[in-house]
Amino acid sequence: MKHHPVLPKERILDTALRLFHEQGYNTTGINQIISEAGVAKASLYLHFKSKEDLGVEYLKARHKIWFEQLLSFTDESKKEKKKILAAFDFLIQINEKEHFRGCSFLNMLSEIQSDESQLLAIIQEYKQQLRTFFADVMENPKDDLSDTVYLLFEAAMQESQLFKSQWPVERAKKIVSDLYKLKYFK
Amino acid sequence: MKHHPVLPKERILDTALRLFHEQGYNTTGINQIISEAGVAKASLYLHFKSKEDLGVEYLKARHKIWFEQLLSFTDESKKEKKKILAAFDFLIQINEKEHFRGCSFLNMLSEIQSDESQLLAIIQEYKQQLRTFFADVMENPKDDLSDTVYLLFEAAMQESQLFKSQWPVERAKKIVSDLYKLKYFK
DNA sequence: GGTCAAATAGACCAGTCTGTTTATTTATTC
DNA sequence: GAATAAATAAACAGACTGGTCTATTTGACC
Repeated sequence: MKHHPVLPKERILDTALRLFHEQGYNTTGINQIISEAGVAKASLYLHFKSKEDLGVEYLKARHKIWFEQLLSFTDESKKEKKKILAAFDFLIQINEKEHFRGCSFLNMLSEIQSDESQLLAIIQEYKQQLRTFFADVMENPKDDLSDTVYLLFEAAMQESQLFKSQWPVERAKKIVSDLYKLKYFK
Repeated sequence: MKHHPVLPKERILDTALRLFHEQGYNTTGINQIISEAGVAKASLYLHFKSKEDLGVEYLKARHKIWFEQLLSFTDESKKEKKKILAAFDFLIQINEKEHFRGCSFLNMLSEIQSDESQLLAIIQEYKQQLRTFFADVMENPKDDLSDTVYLLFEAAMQESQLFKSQWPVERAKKIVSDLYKLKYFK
């Protein structure tokens, strides 16, 4: 096997990563995925037991990629304020790159029923990690303060998807910056 | 006609209002709508020319109901700060009533493609109205200040849907309240 | 009672959906 | 070269999709 540079399983996941994010989970059919991945349908069901299972792997992979990018992007800044503001710059960059498709996790959330608990639990876990990221960066451990940043960050992502524009991110970043000047986070 | 207390067209829209919000737009089929509305399929296509058309009417109706409720809920408070905080209480109430299904408009946004411009334009218009609502309530006309509230409000709605909990709303409300104490909005 | 529009049930269409199965080919390893 | 596993194409199932159409019934008004 594997004269092909990328294995079928990987090609499937890569394609799902792209299509689920670009078009949404329900809108994207299994047939489009296998066709664009250049893979047989039986191969998909060899590596993933169902579409929902592929959805789970999609969220896991997306989380890994997204979080690693965030960490490496913010790692350059050492001081708290700069690090926080860098997170918003990361958002601007990813909006640009992905044409304002917003957050994979929140998009998925809108598509699932409350009782599809597997997917919901994963989404909640990953968002909690983002929340913890901000809390860890900030020196003052009060939840109110780190959640101010977390909520503004989440809103920035959502609203830039909505308006297909960077203004919500720029605005949120400026608000956070102003709050630092006001010593709100001390 | 009309021995029935509610007209077919109205029953269809009422049912769509419920099902699209509870289950999502793509997940909800035309057949479920007509079945639960107790209406013939031909009747649906007599009053609405397509599912997307029904989707448009759904957004319009939802906007009307939601906004009227917000206005009547916040109307009792006369002072700026109380009015703003009342908006968050409204969110708590609607979360309770609708079991944390979040914002109809943002949920729809996640399901559509960027080029389904009719739906996107409507969603943008309604969110812009909400943004204007906060700007109008607040005395200091600086955009940064009213958008701080708008963004926190939006995040509160989204995150309470995500975590199926009121804490994001309570948290956002407290943050806004603290910012008033800090004279951030002056 | 006659007229007309609104609403009905339900068959039907052409596609799409996820998922299964079969039979064949490909590539690796011993 | 034989054995083994991975991947393939393609047919197939069964359910569901949005939408059209026909033939019939209902109810209101004159």
